[in-house]
Amino acid sequence: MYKIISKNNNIYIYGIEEFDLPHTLDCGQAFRWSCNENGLWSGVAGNKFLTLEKLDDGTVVLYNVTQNDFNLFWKDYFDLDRNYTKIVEKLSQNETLKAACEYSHGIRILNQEPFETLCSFIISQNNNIGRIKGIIQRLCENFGENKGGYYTFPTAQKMATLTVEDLAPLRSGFRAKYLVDAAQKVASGEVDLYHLRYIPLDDARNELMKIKGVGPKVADCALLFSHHHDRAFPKDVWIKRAMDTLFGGELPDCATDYAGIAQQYIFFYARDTKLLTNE
DNA sequence: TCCCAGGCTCTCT
DNA sequence: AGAGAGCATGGG
Repeated sequence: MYKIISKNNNIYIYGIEEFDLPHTLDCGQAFRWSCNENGLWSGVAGNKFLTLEKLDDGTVVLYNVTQNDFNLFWKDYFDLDRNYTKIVEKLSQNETLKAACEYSHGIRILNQEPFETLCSFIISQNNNIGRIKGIIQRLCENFGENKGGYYTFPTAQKMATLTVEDLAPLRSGFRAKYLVDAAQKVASGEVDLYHLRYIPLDDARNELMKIKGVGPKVADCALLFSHHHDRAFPKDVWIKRAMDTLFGGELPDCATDYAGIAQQYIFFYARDTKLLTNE
């Protein structure tokens, strides 16, 4: 268990296990974090700007964060109250998964804002991570709120007023029409994002797939990264390769309860090492 | 120049 | 229900 100290308007997190900043913030689950040359990470989440770093002794420091903001937002965002040591232990019952866990150590599943996450993974389809980040940045700069130095992610209500032509500056290609449809269905209430975490995974997936451009993979990313559905298992090209070459098509039983978390470790392992394409 | 990227839709069997 | 082309854009 970790310990929190609030000092000089900063939050110090002592003794946190399995929390690697580059792995967590740059593993392809979130697209608005970046690192400077001093190892300081900055990003925007939940309409808040945050800078953080990990010190040599393992302490994680969140700068300019009140105790209240930490308790009400960042603690859940970084999934701090989940015991990843225990989960990794469980997954490591399988040797291949153990190797993936070791390579991808310290990845935590972020609990992100549902509409932002949905749009981000609509944009992600048939796309690469660098370009996904650029499109999202332009989306925020053009249609988000300027908070003085950073931009929020636009709301569904705001985006529902826009047309495909309005979204041209994003250079998001064929995905623009999907973003418009998502915004309209969320803003109108036809798709209620905020109850998806409380209903069964299959029902939640079907609900999201009412939106044009949302198939099983995009839906599962949204459910895993913003709706606490730990068993959602997004199957992208990398995971399909990994399932075929490393696991013979099926996840081992020890991964059932935390399939989504296992997925993220496998994704990072497979993509980062490229071992699957070179051999 | 071609290929690929955290896929999905549409069409044709 | 299953396979395959097409889709916007940009980096390697």
